[in-house]
Amino acid sequence: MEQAQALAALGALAQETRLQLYRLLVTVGPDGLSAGNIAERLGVIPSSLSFHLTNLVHAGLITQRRVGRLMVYAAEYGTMNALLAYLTENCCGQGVSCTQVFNSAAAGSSAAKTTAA
Amino acid sequence: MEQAQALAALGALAQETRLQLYRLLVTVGPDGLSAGNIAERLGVIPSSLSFHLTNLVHAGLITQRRVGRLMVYAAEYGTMNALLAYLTENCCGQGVSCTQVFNSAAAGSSAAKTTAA
DNA sequence: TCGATAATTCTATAAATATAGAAATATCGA
DNA sequence: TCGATATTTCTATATTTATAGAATTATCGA
Repeated sequence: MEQAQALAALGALAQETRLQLYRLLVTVGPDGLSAGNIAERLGVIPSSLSFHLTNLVHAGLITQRRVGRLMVYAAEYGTMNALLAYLTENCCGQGVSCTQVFNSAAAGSSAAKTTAA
Repeated sequence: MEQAQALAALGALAQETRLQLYRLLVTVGPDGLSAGNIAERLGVIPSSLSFHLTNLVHAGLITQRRVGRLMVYAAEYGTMNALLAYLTENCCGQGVSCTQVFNSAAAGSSAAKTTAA
């Protein structure tokens, strides 16, 4: 991931409505939710929701697809993976004691970054 | 981690100077760097750097300590861990196939190219 | 085709955030 | 104590971002 993409993703998530929205879609999974459904759950007015959805789509954090007259949004996990990697890259000058520092953060499991000493 | 803390951390990282600054400190490790050293490396004027350092400290992403007349800043890994966990929580309605989706992102392995369907 | 539903785009205003120069504070060494 | 160094705080301005109402676009079903 490049800096510009990371900034876009972080900027997208750094706003209350969008953070709630993203986390909602992460919980829901690949099926996603329609804009109307999201608006109802979060209590956001349509034009405002659309503004935030567009922001998240541009940042690559969610995807958009049309289903009839519904627009359905779903979390794009790959982008978050890349962002997490970017934020924790080269911890402590690579491969010292920090190999474990940023592990087990994601889904409760530990990812190994070989090279210990 | 609570929403307010997550928003503070994300907002802190969603700015070019601060993102570069944070990543620099992550690479350097626990010893940290002085404000002057950081200013020189990033090419930021003192008052502006101070503004951004304060923001990162308030977000809990870096720590501050005085060493003589230097102010030394270092990455606070625990906060990033908590943030990563918050962002990937309850993926796909807990415990389905998505338990692995957000793994191996942290330590920077290029092996994970997760494309969620 | 028409009316209804779903959602977006447009526009103006409001609010939050960043920038940089000048002044202030803290520490050091002579 | 004094001058120099390191850094922060203050202040005003510039920039970016968010809000919400009104108008527009797209799809569906009769």
